[in-house]
Amino acid sequence: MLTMSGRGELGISPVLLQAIAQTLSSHSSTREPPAPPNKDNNRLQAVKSSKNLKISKLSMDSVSSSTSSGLVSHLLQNLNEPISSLIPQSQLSRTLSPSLLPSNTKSDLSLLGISDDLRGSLSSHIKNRQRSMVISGDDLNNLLLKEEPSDDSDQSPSHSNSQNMNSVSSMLSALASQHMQESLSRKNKVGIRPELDSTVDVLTSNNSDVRSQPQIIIYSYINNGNQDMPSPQGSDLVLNDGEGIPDNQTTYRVLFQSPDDSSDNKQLFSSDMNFSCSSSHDVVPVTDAQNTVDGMNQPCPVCGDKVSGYHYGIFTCESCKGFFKRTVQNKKNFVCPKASDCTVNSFNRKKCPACRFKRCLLMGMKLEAIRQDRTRGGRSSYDGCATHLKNRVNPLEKRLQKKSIRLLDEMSSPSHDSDDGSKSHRNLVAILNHTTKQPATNSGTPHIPELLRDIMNLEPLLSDDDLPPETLMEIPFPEQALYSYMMQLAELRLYKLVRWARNLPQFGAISTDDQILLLQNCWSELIALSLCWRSIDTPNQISISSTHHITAEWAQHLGFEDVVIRLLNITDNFRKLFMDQFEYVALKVLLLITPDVKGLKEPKKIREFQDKLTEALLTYTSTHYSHLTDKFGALLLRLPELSRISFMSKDILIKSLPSSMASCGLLVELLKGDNKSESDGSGLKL
DNA sequence: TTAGCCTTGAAG
DNA sequence: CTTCAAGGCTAA
Repeated sequence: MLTMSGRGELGISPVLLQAIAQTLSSHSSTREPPAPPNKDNNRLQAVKSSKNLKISKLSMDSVSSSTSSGLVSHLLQNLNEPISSLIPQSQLSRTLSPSLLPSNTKSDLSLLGISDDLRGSLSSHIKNRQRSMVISGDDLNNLLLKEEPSDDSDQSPSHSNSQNMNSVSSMLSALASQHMQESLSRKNKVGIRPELDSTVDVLTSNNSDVRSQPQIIIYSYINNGNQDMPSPQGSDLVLNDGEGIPDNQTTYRVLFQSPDDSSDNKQLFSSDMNFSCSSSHDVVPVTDAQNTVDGMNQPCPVCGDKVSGYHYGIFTCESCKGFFKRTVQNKKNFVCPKASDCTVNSFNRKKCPACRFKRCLLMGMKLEAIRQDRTRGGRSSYDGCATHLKNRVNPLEKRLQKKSIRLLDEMSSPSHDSDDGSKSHRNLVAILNHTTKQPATNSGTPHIPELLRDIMNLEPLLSDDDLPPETLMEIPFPEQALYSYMMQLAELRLYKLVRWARNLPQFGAISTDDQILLLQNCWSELIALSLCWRSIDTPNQISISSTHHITAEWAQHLGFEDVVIRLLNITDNFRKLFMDQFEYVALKVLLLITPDVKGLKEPKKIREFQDKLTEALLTYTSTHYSHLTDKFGALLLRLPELSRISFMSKDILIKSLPSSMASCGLLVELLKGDNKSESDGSGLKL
């Protein structure tokens, strides 16, 4: 399995590898057509290419010697060589089309037969998982009415075209279905927003047959100068499966959020849709810019009710404002009786205060806006208040900017935001982090240990920036494509991992032999951890890359469900612990710096490094999360499970490793190293 | 406990 | 002075 870390590190989790190997050995029986059993199956392409891969630049000796340290050693000694030069382009380009893979966040609308503006808008909204978008009547018509495949003459482009078009339509239809379900369960009392109730009531009560069909509920906006104003009740549209015809003169707001937008919705959207619509998890905190531009016109980001003003950092309704205030002032500690993923909307917001509060934080409400002394009146001075009209820079980014320009450049670039599924998690964490420092202490940013900052600065080395463009690949089976894709990702990420390790502060002072031992000891855990981090904001999915996600269901299909479930669990744990990026990078290095590895020449030196890092992490968690009393311990307690996962994965992979793979690839080299040490106890010899 | 309305008071 | 985001009050 591959893994990748939040900002873009890369990694392959052993699980994927295991799956790959499993499939390689068992595929022919499960799939019907092609592929002569053991022969140059497409499945093997990845394996083969991974072989080609390093040979281009590496000395034949290092490969042929096949000591398990060959490639690692080479990489350690050529740490600054660009990854791309190590891996032949031909190999990199052999990736598959994302459309062949199970992907819930496909955002490539380039083939969509819609206007550029609309395409851009849709793409951006979908990418950012925004809950609603304003759309013109013309564009709405395009979406709803022009989805008939134009012509089937040429297969590829128009096929994709209609596929994409159908996806848009399906997305809207699915949303409508949600409304229908909600409608039925609520006995005709339904609506995205309360003011829609009457409209929907008419439809649902007049014709029961209608309920069996999807509806699309859209409410119109009236253009009023520069501002969009919600329309009067009566002019909202309820489109019955595309029958309605939007008025070309009117602007409409399409809500990507249904009254029940969490689990049910997710299921609807995950199976056969190309879009990931908003759920309670996938929300994107409202930025100041958004706030400022149209905050008052948007529904409350927490519950969807009518916004009453700017409260505690974002525009919210009066009730969520009061709820947030009460919760913080009274130090409530709500616990969700379910899975902490309850829907929060204006109808059920009272049901689960835990999830409502979580959502408040997630959307960006600021704890520090609650005054400890309860003084009334006046203006608040926390970052984001008062300045929100002027300052359109995300406060989080502003804060990070001070800490690390370099890191910020990475984190704040649009391309990164879009391919980083953990954005909202990071924002939430940043909120908690920022607000839990003692008010009495320095007014500035809480101190971040230098060691952690140094480590953080290396994250760009693990970025996915140079991932090969995904091109269409004529592979008959998505599984094959997926495996191939994962293998390539894994290989590439392992290379980066080595380079990353080599650049770590103090790691360079360790002897190369020990470096190799350490890397061989932890590579799969590192990959698993980075996978978890990358998936931290996509509940129920393991994100193997910015475009591809694996659910437990899909994993079951592929035969590595066990590992994926474990990864999902551990990711949930990290999420609940509010693990942030600094803690994440610290954990990674802690996985690497393990003085107990057999055969180390200088375990003492490594232990010293470990002690320093442990101390830095402890300092960080205790100063930044003083209210989470044992965050440090809780984070560390997750590491054994990571080891378990990686062990499981490697074990499975090794057992099913095809012989054709046996002598190639960094991945295989590392696996062989593991195998050696596990089977004959000799560990890696240099 | 919720949520709508009221009061307060610093900033501009 | 006005604005507006805090906290307070209180009926449901």
